[in-house]
Parts: sequence; structure tokens; C-alpha cells
Amino acid sequence: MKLTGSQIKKQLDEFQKAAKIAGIKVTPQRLTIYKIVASSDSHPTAEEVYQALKAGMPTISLDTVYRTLWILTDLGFLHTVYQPRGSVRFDAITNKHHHFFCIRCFKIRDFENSVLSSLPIPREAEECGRTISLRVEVQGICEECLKEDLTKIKDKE
Amino acid sequence: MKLTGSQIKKQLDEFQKAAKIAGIKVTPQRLTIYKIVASSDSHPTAEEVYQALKAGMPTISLDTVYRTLWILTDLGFLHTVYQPRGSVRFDAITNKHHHFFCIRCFKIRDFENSVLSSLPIPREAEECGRTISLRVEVQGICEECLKEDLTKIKDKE
DNA sequence: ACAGTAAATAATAATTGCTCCTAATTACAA
DNA sequence: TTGTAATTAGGAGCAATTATTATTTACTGT
Repeated sequence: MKLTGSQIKKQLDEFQKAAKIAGIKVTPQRLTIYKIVASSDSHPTAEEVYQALKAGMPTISLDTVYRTLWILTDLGFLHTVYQPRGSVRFDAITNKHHHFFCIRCFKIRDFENSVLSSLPIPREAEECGRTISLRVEVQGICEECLKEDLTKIKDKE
Repeated sequence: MKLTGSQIKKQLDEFQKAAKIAGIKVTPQRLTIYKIVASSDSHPTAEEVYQALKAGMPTISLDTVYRTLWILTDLGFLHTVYQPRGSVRFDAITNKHHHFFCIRCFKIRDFENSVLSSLPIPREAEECGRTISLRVEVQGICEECLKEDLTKIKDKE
């Protein structure tokens, strides 16, 4: 999900603090990578982040991108989203939102819903260990793919 | 989730019917692969299914296992579960249940909860396209990993 | 401000998870 | 029983991710 400029600045401050506590370094690579994910609306893959970085940072390596994305995830600044038969995607954490997965084109869309956002973690899950978060996903076929299907049907006629 | 012997038999009958409708063949490989997943409690990966098969079917290929698992998924007999940094896992569909993901050891546990099982798909998701299903996941650290942490802390003392 | 050091990076090799290709085999319809 | 289209085994291939290593950099204490 996309963050505003001031939200990003605030989160970067938080990252500086968290990095000190965790004993890890704040590098330009790490700051830039967070900015790219947080200002994107498309749940980018590591590869997509890497491509976006190259313009301003031509020597960046894909490995650094992966390492950084996982660090930001471990520190709680990013969420990961998994797709069938595809790469991991990363998403900056903001207010609660949920994901719609298209099973045909594998794109992910955000949606909000107050009932889902306020669901408590159930007792039965607490019994499995220490719980951290609850997420809700909806599977389906997105508007665009539905339209494509229509086009194909018309072509056959 | 684990099915009883009679549930498996019933599902295999359903599979025969579904295969006829879909115009695909019923092979010993397909039947055996379904049995293995449905009688497992651990959301096995394709590799794990492959290893389990080898004893009774030494010439089975990993490709066949993958193809079959995806067919069974497409026909609605299996669900897939994605993990961070791991392989896809497969799960026989029974009554509604939900997954607890351990972010440390990546194991998955089942839990049931009537509130979560009866959640309607929200209007906001319907607006993204045609919806098929809703799933709820809880992230956390499982009992076993928590115990391990305790052991490590004690070792340091 | 500066030097020492532990951590991070870039580049590339290696690994893993999964899919594709092809010849041989098999399930099923007629 | 036979024909044939689907399925299989086996191996090659591919894409996503992680490991290795020499070099560079951020932060610590002076």
C-alpha cells in the first residue's frame, strides 16, 4: 500500500531507531529500498524493486535488495504477500488493509473492510503459540481478466 | 487436514466423477497422490509427497507429483498454502479450518474457529472482480520454537 | 575529526523449487 | 481388442532466491 511523503519520513525515523536497537546499520541502500516499496502501489517483487533502484544506484545488487527486504520485514516495516507460482511480493505496512488475489493473472489488489480489520485473533490460534498478526485474503478473478474472458467468447462467435 | 479412511474413499469417488466431466484420466498415480495428501496431517510439500510415494511406486517422477497436485487443486480437492522462503504446501479440503504459520520454523498448524469460518466475503472485495474464497491466516511463533528460545536463554545463564 | 572494526555491499556462483520437453506407456472409448 | 489421445518418467531447463568472498562502508570510542 502507498504511503504519503510524510508517512514515509516518519517510518524512516522509526527505522533508524529500530536499527540502533537491533544493532544493524543504516545504509543508503536500505533507506532507498524502503522508500521505493512504501511509495509503490503494486506490491513489488524484489526484482521490480531492483529495477527501480538501478536508475539512481547503478551498482546495486539483487542480493542486497533481497537481504534488505527481509530485514525490513523482520523489523515489521514490510509485509510479504505470496502468490501461486510467482515471486514473493512486499508491501509497506499502514492501516489495516486486505488483499484480493487474482488466480488468473496473479495480480494483487488492496481493499479495506472494517469488520475484517477489527477481527480479534481467536483463542484457538493463541493455543498454537504466540500470535503476532491475522490476515485475510480473498481469492478470485479480477475485473480485467473477466473482461478478457468476455473478449475471447465474443471472438469465438 | 487429515481425513478418515471413509472420507478419503468418498472423495476418491468424487474425483472419478470430476475426472470424467473434466475429460481427464484416472491413474493409479493420481489416486495414490490424493490418498497421501488426504491422510497427512502436515500440509506436505510436493517433495514430501514424492518421497512418501517412492516406497510403493519407485519410478514415480517429481513432475507427475506436481502436475497431479495442481490438477487436484484446480478440481477443488486440495488447497495450497504458501510459506515464506519455502515451497508450496498442499492440504486436503474438509470442513473449514484455518492456518497458524510459525514465522520461525515455517511449520503450519490447523485451528478451527466458527466466527472465522462463517465470515462473508465483503462488498469491497466483490468490487475487485469475481470472488471465489476467503481465507484467514494467523502468523506467530509456535509452541516448540518458544520452548527452544527458553532453552537458549537458560544456556546463556 | 579519525582510526579501527564489525557489518554491509557487489558480483557472481550455487542451490532450490518448479516446469518443460520427448519418447514410451497407459486409460479409456468405440 | 484396438486406436488414440492423455499421461507418465526422466532429464534438461528455468526462474527465484541464497551463499560465498573480496571490497567497501557505517558506526564506535578516542
